[in-house]
Amino acid sequence: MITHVSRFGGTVPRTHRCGELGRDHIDQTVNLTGWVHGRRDHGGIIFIDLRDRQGITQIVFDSEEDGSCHQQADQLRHEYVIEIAGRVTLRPEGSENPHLATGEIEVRATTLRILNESKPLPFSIEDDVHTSEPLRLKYRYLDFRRPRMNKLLELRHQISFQVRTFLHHRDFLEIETPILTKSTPEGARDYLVPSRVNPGEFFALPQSPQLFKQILMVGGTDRYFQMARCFRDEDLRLDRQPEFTQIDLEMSFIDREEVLDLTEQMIREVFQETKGIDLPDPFPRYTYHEIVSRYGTDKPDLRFDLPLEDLSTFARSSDFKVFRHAMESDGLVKGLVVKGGAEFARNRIDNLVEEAKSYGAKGLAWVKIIDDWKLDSVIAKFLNPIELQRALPQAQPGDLLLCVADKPSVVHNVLGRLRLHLGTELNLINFDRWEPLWVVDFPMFEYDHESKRYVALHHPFTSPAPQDIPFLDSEPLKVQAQAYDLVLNGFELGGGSIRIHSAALQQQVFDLLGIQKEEASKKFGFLLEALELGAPPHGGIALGLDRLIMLIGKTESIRDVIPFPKTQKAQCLMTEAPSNVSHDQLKELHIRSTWTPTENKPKDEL
RNA sequence: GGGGCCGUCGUUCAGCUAGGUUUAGGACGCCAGAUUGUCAAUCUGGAGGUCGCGGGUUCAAAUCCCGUCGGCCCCGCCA
Repeated sequence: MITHVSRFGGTVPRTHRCGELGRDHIDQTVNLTGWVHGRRDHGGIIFIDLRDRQGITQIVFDSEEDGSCHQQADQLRHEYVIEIAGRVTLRPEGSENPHLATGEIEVRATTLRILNESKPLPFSIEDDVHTSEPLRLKYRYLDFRRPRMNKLLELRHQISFQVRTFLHHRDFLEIETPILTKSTPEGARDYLVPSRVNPGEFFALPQSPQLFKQILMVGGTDRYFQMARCFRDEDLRLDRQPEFTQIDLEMSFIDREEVLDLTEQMIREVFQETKGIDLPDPFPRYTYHEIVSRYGTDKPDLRFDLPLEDLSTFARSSDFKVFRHAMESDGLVKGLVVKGGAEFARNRIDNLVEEAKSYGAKGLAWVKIIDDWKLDSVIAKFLNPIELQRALPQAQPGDLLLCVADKPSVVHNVLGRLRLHLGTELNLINFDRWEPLWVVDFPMFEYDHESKRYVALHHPFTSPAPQDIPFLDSEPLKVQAQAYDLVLNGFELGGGSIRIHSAALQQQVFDLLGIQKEEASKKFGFLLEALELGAPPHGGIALGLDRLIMLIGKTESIRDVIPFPKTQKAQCLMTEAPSNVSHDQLKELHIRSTWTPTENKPKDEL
């Protein structure tokens, strides 16, 4: 083999990576490349921790062994990029480093080449040195040098790879769908892209490849998947970014069971292969109605219990006007029993009341259950302790009861959030637990009082349960959808449905949603036509890849697992996107900005 | 659009709610020197700050007030 030394700026090929050397390599001459992670200068001897993606190896520059090389090493600083050649030796007895994978050996350098220098960094590469997120985002490449972030990038790859392998072995085809596509009504705000060639017209970035994957099914593709980038122009949260990745899949000639079964297998395999975690088989399954009435939300965190207790019967016969009134106007009364909560100080309870109000409750009734089931509460005189005890068989003296009386949606929303709040505040969550679950039997529609129309709970292409189709016209709110959600530890991991494959039924659902024939044909004409040209029954699911990695990687935010995420204001701190464009660029696109920069004035002057 | 927390040398944190003792301090990093077995190396010395920005109160503001910008968490929005 000829070694090319004349390559421009050429480096000698490295023979090993910094994480792999050990006892087996003793006495071998090796070439390593990497970054100077640390430097310990003892005068006659200099130690360098050389780092690459795989790990760290200690390099020794000894003045007695190689004077010129040692002298050169004096220039080395943090994060210099270097190449060394040297001999692998066992470390002297007593100087092994058990914290390092390569801690038994060291490389005694005979050649040093500085490939690049580095200015002092804006922040430390060490994992355990806290750094503000804006800095990490601005210098994302430095953030990636940190072992923790590096591991997360690797985890992301492993999970995607596992998913691809799993689906490949089950006859799925990975197929790309357009990023420049058509604006979809319903759902989130679209990101728009003006068309230069078609003045006044716009592409939209896909909120999901929903329609394309259905079209692929009509095309006989049978099984499709894609690591699909999706775009939604909505405000950000710790688990929400404007662009994110879904494991998107669709299958023909299947029923709900097959989708759930395949998805479960895939998720179980991913957890097993990446972290050796065993998830339950099968995942527990709850109906939408069950889960909302028990936990107040359709994505409950089941790592702790604290269920909502139904107090409706008790409330109806109580003397408390608020309770009775709620029951008489189609409302509900439910509560949370907080173990040991009777000891809470008044201002702690006041905080909970404020918390509840901020979630939309008119108030939060609280009752301390004290010795012998005496009740300590401002509303105690309206409540019969014996009947309350009957309504709450699992409650005991020492507990605190928190109740909300209101419309069912308010009761569930408030208590669901309060449950989460208490779970965190009282440290009820066991962070070693994994609690996946399916939510099934969603209602097909909700009535939106503001716009005075029915809206799809899932999306307008979801098939109603066959036995409910006759009720579509008469009682739409009773119709159940063939939709399902996968929830893990309180996060919605994904959702899907069996789709409508009949053009007539699709039209009927559009009618119900108030989407006019004309509008439907303009927006989804291609789908409606496809449904008339031999569309097979089909269905699928989409899983949030970023959320999945976030959970498996046990990170605090989705931003840690998205390589280049955006801030809460949807900006990229590294590239400083979005930014102004020139007038000429806009003109070419036939658009003009209506934005006029305003001077910062105090509010009362505006 | 709304609520909350945060912003102090390159980094991280203290000081702020008792306005003056601060010439704004510690640790890490940086620079120079010493140092042959360290791995958070050590020792000596040194440099380094528009206290996010603007305005106000005051004899005096990092500290109090108002506004504003930015980051994070949440509501709305979003599946």
